[in-house]
Amino acid sequence: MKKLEFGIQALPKYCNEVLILSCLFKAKKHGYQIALEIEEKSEGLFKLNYGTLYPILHKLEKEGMIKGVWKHEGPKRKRKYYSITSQGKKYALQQVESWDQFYASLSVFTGDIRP
Amino acid sequence: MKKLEFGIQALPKYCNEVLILSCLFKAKKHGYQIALEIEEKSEGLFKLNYGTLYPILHKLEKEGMIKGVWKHEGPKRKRKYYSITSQGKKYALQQVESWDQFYASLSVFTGDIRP
DNA sequence: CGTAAATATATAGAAGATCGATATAATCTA
DNA sequence: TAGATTATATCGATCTTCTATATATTTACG
Repeated sequence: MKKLEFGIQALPKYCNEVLILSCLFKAKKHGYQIALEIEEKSEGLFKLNYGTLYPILHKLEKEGMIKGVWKHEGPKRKRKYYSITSQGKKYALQQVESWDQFYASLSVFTGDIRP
Repeated sequence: MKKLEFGIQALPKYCNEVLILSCLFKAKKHGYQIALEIEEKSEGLFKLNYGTLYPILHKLEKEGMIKGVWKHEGPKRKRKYYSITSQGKKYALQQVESWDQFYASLSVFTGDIRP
């Protein structure tokens, strides 16, 4: 059986990353847009704090998974739009596979709990 | 849609709890036994550190989810066997449902990543 | 019979991540 | 023009896991 890419302690981290990266697969978006999309798409179940979102965005950018470009919109308003890189796409797909693996493994245990 | 019982940051915590509680559904076991069963049953994917396992066991006992009884085995050897309470069974089932909910919600996002 | 490996429970401190709060500021709406 | 919303960012509190360590019994092997 393939090894899990992340340990139990890193579950939230990779959950947040997958959430963010998935939002960038269809179009480039800025941080606030990503936060709204995650909340709406999950019907309020997932809610990223800005204190969580922005540091992850900066980390993913530094690692080359996403690329951010400042755009001037209006005289003083500027937004940073992020797009996913090919490396980021590969990374995201790998994380999805790890999530499947994780859930399949967890199901071996939860099967004993279900009525 | 029903609200998730745990937030993203609490994923590891509830994962570990479900893992532990599921092991006690069929028979009472002591800590070391639980750790081995989790590692074997998951084929090495899940591995609970003792520094993680024992505090959780103590917490679950304090909360009334499990009940521990010291048993003397041999002249000096004693082991603490834990059994799950009816409250613990209810709690475990609730956690399983939350995991299903969580994974279903996550799948809405991972669907955009899959090729 | 003695030593090493495995069994068994427990805790303290380090490390890492999320969360809530806060700061700052532009833009839209009534 | 005042308040709500949009938008980015960071800091410190908090919580949990992880690593390491302490302690001790029992089994296996030479």
